[in-house]
Amino acid sequence: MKKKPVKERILDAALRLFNEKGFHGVSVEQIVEEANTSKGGFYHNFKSKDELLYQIHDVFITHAIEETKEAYNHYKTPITRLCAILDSFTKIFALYQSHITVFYQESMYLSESFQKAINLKRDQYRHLLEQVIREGQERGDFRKEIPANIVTLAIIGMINWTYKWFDQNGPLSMEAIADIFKDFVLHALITEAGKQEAGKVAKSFSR
Amino acid sequence: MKKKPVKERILDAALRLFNEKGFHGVSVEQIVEEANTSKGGFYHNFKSKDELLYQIHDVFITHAIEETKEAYNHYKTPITRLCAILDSFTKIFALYQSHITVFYQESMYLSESFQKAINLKRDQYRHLLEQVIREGQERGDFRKEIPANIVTLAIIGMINWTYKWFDQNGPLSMEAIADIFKDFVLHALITEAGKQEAGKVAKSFSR
DNA sequence: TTCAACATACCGACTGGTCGGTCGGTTATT
DNA sequence: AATAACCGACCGACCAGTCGGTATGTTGAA
Repeated sequence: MKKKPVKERILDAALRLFNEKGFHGVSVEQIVEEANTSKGGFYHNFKSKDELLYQIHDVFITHAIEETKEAYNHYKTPITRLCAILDSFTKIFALYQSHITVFYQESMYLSESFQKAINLKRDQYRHLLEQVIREGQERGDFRKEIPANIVTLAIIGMINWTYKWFDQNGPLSMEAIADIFKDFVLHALITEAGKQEAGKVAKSFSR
Repeated sequence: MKKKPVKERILDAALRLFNEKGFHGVSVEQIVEEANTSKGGFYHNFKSKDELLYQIHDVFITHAIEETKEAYNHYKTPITRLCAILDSFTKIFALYQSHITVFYQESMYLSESFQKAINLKRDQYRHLLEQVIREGQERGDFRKEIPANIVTLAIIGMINWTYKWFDQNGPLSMEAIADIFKDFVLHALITEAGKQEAGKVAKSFSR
């Protein structure tokens, strides 16, 4: 039953430990012990402790971009796209909460080149959402008074912050929270003209 | 001109360095060098590196609570209070961006007792905002469909996240961003009944 | 089929260096 | 004189990363 490859065991153990004690609160020794392997096994699979951190980051952000693109392509109007993105967003956050905690707490300690790679993907992700907002404004669904880039950052902040307080065993599921967020954001953004569609859409989305 | 007390010099230096390289990226040696003092001077003023981190945290959060309480007491309706809180919030964030960066990145490394003290103040702060939302809902100014506690967390997340992207030298001032946030949040929350007041208030707030 | 040559995966004692914290001593203040 | 403020050499613990080694395939020529 212990047939998982070492690399995967290390990633799992590291994630668990980093999430609990932080990157600097965990030594490579502790990781390899938890993963039932050795220093040698570790450095055979990873160039450095940094690279391990980077890989943890990458798993999650890559997935997030993938999902968001899919949400974008699957729907055709700004309102539905926005809702779909918010849904996929929150879903990912429920799934990868540990990754994200590590991601945001520790990414500043990564080396320059790793940081660049990460930031590139973060930007990619942000632009996807921003584009949806912008298209919605052009189409007249979303209010033009508020600049798309700031709205984007506001939404991202709102969702990202959940990693600080969301409790998997709490009274509210992530889907329920997503519904609230969608309601909140749509009311903040939508124009009179967009209201009919939003009304229709809300039902199919917030089931 | 170099007559600042050592303790203050240490706090300043530490803040600058932590903000740049993170708590674990800076040694006590580096701090005392930057502050033009010595290890002895440091440990005469602080029990440990941890306590230094704690004090940096505390300065900011204490100020934030103070300001928020004042905003609450100075205004008498939920809408004006909410706007005032958002204003003070963002003002504090512009002023203490370094503190906040350190605050959120590193607080997990504090010892249990320090963490408790910090969390207590965070909660205090959150409850202030939540109460305003709740009062607004009871008074019929804010929509009741969305739970006050989640809305509170959404707003806090939105604002807190600015520490990640706000650029002091960027094109938008913090006041401008606060105006956008107020617009965003009010549109998300307000009922038909609340609209007249919001309209009036918006002018005095978003100057 | 066999075995030698090579490659990959993994092991764990060890090292070089760092860093938080101490302590005996010195200087400034009251 | 007495106390508080400050100095800086030093200590012990810790820790990322190394390195010489083993063990387990994998290939391919005889």
